Amino acid sequence: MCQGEALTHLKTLDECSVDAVLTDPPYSSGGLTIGQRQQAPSKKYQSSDAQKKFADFPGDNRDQRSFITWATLWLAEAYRVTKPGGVCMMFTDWRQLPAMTDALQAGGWLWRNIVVWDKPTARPSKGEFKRQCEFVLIGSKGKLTPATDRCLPGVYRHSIVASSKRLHLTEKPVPLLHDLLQITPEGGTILDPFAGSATTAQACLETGRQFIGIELSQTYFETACTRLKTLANWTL
Amino acid sequence: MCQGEALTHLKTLDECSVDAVLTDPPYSSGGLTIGQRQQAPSKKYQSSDAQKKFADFPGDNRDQRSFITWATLWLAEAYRVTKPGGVCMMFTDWRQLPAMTDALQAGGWLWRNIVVWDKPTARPSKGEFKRQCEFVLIGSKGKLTPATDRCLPGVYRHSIVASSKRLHLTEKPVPLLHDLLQITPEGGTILDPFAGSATTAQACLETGRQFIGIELSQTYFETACTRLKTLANWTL
DNA sequence: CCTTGCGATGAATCCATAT
DNA sequence: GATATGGATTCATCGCAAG
Repeated sequence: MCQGEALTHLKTLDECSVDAVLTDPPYSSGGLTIGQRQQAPSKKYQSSDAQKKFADFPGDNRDQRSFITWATLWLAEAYRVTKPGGVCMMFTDWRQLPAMTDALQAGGWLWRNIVVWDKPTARPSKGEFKRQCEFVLIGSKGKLTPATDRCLPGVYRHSIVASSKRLHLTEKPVPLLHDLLQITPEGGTILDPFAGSATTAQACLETGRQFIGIELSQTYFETACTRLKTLANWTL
Repeated sequence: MCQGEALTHLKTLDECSVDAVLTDPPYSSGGLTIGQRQQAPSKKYQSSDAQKKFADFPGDNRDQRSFITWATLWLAEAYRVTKPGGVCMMFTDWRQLPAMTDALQAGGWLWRNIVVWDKPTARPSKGEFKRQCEFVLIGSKGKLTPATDRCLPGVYRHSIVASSKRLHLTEKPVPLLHDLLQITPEGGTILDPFAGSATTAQACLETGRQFIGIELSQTYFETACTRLKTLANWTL
């Protein structure tokens, strides 16, 4: 783990030095108007009755054009850092999905698939289909080097982490990350340029994989370090 | 039901005359090269171990640019024909999803959601995530007019129709269409510009809705008429 | 009528070979 | 070289027959 801006720090990493990228970048989503997007994430994403308990995270208030440009830049750097045949897994929501497939491919990755995360506990809305999924875009650096003989599912069903147990507003469930890591080689190195509270790091350590994480926010960087110190096998 | 080209026939329909659009257009997917796209759908999409049994359907060999242009044109016409507050539901696969969200919005629709159809029997591939979903893009003509008080799911799991019982290569399961029709008003009129073998029509009749269908292929138009004649309440 | 078992299949994809 | 064609591959699920 290190603290810093993703793009800047990625440039310092060696070419072809990681086996896979697994990350949950800021979505810059939610909000149809400029005004709504300029709100802090904790206001934008939380229901009004929930109290504000998460620190705001940076990089979530770009407009769509600069968002795609910025995503392309860091995806291209992540591409450089990844070994040939390696895989990139990137979370996105329904609204940003088309923009993120553009950025993924513009960054050099071969877009291979959309994996679905089904959140059964998503909020219902009357007279509408529930927005109950997030999506994981799958890319590879050239031809995919299979890291397992298994056939992996394309849909994963895991409940959202309870708000009381979460360290980050958009924290992903560890079992989901375990599932996604199945496509990466055992003992391999996983890169997460938006490490947040280091949930991906935890999943990596629990499944015997190395982890390189970058987090911009000082607050979350410290949260991440605290989390990781409670796990074995961890060195800064 | 009537036989004809979708765009041409849509222009003859009255403005604001239908409550919703539910359709499964050709995907123009599968195939990175010109040659592969020129293949007939039955070759492109069927496994070589299955014998050829379905008539090919037209309109599945456009390149991406003209595909988006064409989709925008018929989506714009469908928009004109739909009542304000009405909904558009359109099937797509993972590869064409970003292009179709562009076309949907370019056609005037407000893009609201991605609904997931989870096909449990999708073909596996070793060392990769299964491509096990198709997607339904949801749009509305302006602010959505709710047609029900219920909260509808965002993920539907239905098996594909057995090959021996299918009338069309890409036929969708009737129960899935029942589910999707829940968002439309009871007794309302549903438009399907790519009616195929009229599975959507069947679901409409079974749930007490009116149906307007267009199908280009003479073969499938006749198949559709045969199917509908076996159902009650049907008039041409 | 319910359970078990067997065989067939999938809106592919990859790769080698042929043109 | 670039493009077109053909064959092999993968397993959870479903349909159907048998028990």
